[in-house]
Amino acid sequence: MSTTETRAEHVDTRESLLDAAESLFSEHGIQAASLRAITHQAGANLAAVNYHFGSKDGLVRAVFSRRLKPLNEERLRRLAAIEADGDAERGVERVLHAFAAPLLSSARTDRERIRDFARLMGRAFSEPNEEVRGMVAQEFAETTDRFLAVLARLLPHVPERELLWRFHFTAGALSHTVSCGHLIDELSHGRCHADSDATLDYLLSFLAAGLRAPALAAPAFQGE
Amino acid sequence: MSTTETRAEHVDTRESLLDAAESLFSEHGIQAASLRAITHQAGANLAAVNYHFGSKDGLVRAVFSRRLKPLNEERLRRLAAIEADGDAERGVERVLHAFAAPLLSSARTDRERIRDFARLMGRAFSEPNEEVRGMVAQEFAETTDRFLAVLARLLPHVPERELLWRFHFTAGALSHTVSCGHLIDELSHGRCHADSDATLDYLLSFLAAGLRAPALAAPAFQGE
DNA sequence: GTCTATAGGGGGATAGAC
DNA sequence: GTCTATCCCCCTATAGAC
Repeated sequence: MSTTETRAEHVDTRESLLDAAESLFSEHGIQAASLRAITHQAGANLAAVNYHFGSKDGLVRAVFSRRLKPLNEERLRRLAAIEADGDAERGVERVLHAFAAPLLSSARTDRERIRDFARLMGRAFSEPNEEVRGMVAQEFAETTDRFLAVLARLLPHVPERELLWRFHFTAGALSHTVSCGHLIDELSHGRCHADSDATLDYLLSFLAAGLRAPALAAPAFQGE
Repeated sequence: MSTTETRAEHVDTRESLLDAAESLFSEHGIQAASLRAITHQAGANLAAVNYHFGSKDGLVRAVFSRRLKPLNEERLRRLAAIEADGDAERGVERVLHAFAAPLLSSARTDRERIRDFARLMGRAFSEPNEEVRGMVAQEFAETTDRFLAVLARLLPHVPERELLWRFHFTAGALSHTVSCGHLIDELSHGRCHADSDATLDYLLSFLAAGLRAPALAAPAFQGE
């Protein structure tokens, strides 16, 4: 058995740990998922987490950072492609698609591939763990700024502050859809299914209408 | 010291425990809030939780059930008042107000009074603890049915399935607004504030437009 | 790099005095 | 009803052999 072969056999212990953590964090919550359960599911030893990530917190950070940067890069790549097209029809829908599709793909295989992380992301903004929340919010901030700039051009009738709120609501609807799939099954008495192919279309038309709504008449220049 | 006086002094140990639990669950998450911290904040003894609620799970259930029924009764009371008015102007906005205002009141004092519970409710649908999720979803189901029936009359152009999805997105935007207040402060670079008096107005106009949007052209009769 | 073994702490629950 | 004291479990982290 050569050194290379030996290494090859163990190259993805780290990845296995990340996969197991992602899955168990998604299912039980970050706090409730123990390192014992994670290392067991990864087929690794309890001490492996501390060796590779230093601590449970280190593992948590790694689980998020592995996916966050690619997610937001994909969003920005799609946004740039739309901008390059000039202001075509249905600009708002296309921008929303660029934002939501990477988390809520309409291709079933993609959806399953990212399901655990998507559920985790949906809860990340309300995560009690401050470090996680801060990390996600920071990564999210850059993307938000870019999307807001494009939406502001497409929706010149919406004052800046109101657009910020509308984008906040947009993020909320997406988060909820991504992390509370089960709920639609229940509250529709089985008439809707979380993993329906039409979910993304329904979501985009709903959100686009909300973003395009006339601006509020009164407020806007109170002290807030 | 009479028996009555003695009782009077201790009548609200139970309530103190519920208040402390609500506050600490909201701040740290259910799993992360320990009975030791809760009883300490309540000025009660560690054993008090087991005496009054049987277990931590019992306490969790009590924290939710104390507020859930009044919340949904208030929503239904407001909904009934709207229906009694006949189909006046801005019906969708008024229905949404009946749904959202009890959790996201525009009166600052009310908001502070229910803030902890609202944050808890916002996370409840994605709560990893199955029992909590089930309990909240069940209580929520009856309210949902009533609101959906009224919305269906106000929005006859929206097919049933699409309306279910739109209500799901509505619940998501509300949940997020209620549990992730901090986020709007950050991603707006300080230009918006979570506890702004205008939040409810912004939310209602956004959601009403989404609910009123034209129905999707294509799907609707696929196998889903 | 990976393992075993264990330290060290905190958790929920309960028995029994008052 | 409320307290103290304690049981027993599971957790994370680490030391040290391999």
